[in-house]
Amino acid sequence: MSGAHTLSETERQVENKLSGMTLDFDSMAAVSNIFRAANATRNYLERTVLGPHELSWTGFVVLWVSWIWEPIETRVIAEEGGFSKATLTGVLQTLEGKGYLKRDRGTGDKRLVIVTLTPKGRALMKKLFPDFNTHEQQVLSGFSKAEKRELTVALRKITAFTEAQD
Amino acid sequence: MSGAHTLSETERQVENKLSGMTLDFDSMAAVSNIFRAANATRNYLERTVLGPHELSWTGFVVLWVSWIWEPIETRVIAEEGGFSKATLTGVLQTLEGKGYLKRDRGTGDKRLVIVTLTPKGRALMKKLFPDFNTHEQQVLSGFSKAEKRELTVALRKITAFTEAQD
DNA sequence: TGGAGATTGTTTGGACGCTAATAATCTACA
DNA sequence: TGTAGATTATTAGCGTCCAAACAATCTCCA
Repeated sequence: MSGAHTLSETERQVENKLSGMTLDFDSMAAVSNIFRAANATRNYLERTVLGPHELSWTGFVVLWVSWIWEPIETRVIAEEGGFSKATLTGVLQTLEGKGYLKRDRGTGDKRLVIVTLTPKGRALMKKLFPDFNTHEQQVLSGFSKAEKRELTVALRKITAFTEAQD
Repeated sequence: MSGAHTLSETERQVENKLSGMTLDFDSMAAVSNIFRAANATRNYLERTVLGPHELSWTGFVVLWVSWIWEPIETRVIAEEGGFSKATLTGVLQTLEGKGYLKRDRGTGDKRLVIVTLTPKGRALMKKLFPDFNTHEQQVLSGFSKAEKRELTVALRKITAFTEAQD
């Protein structure tokens, strides 16, 4: 959902396809713009901050969560990062291969795997995270402090609602 | 970035790691909540609307764009949907295999590929799209019409800014 | 004590999603 | 006219991403 046709062109064409149906175009626009904004922001941050370090988006999230909370159990990383354990296994292998972190079996519960950053990983994050935040500020440079908070509140409401449904 | 630790716990821990650094937590919260909301909404719509039809998110977007604008050139689908032509090729193969659309070489420019929905594809969208919109309304059920529009305007501003940077 | 059931991380198989390389086709201009 | 360069969709190769199946381990309770 990004470009080429304007919103009103699309609305006209949709009404053409579904004449007589009642549609909520305001909800439609809001939802589709969440995805457009998320993708555009992700691409922007990958391009400006992550790309030079050959780090993927997911890789950065895993590294960030691990850095903040280390030593940390992998199941917590998965929950905090919002992806499945299966996905995490692959990403951890990549990051461990690059020397940014290491995995150890839990001392008590031997099913658990505990992640710790290497000095190299910590050095990377100490440099990368302020850069990342600088670009986050850029993304929201057109917003006042109050507007940022309003946006956050609105997005949290959406997250809370959709996660509550099962 | 979804859950387990509260925002203030995270803030405290981050400040712990980066004492002395100036960080903009309002921008940080806004950006991370864009991704949380996008993921949660996507999961919600896949679960409630798409799942029963064994349709992926991307598959739905491709089908939706094609349905609205058919006959449509594949390069337009890619641009409208916001993914690469290479990605589109794979998705189109999947959807064609399920019998929802067909591909034909352009009559004028023979490099082009033109997509048309099958009757089965059109029937699916005629049913699916109103369902989809109903659930989009659900996602935004806590918002007034004005609030939906404010959210959309804010998200568009973010998209415009990040796409403008190269 | 011991065994059924739950939980954890990994593997497997499939679909997305990208860039770079490729083949087919078109365009422009000498 | 013809040929160099642009554009199009596809393929190849790699890294996500998931659900389901699996082996190892833990928990609980008879």
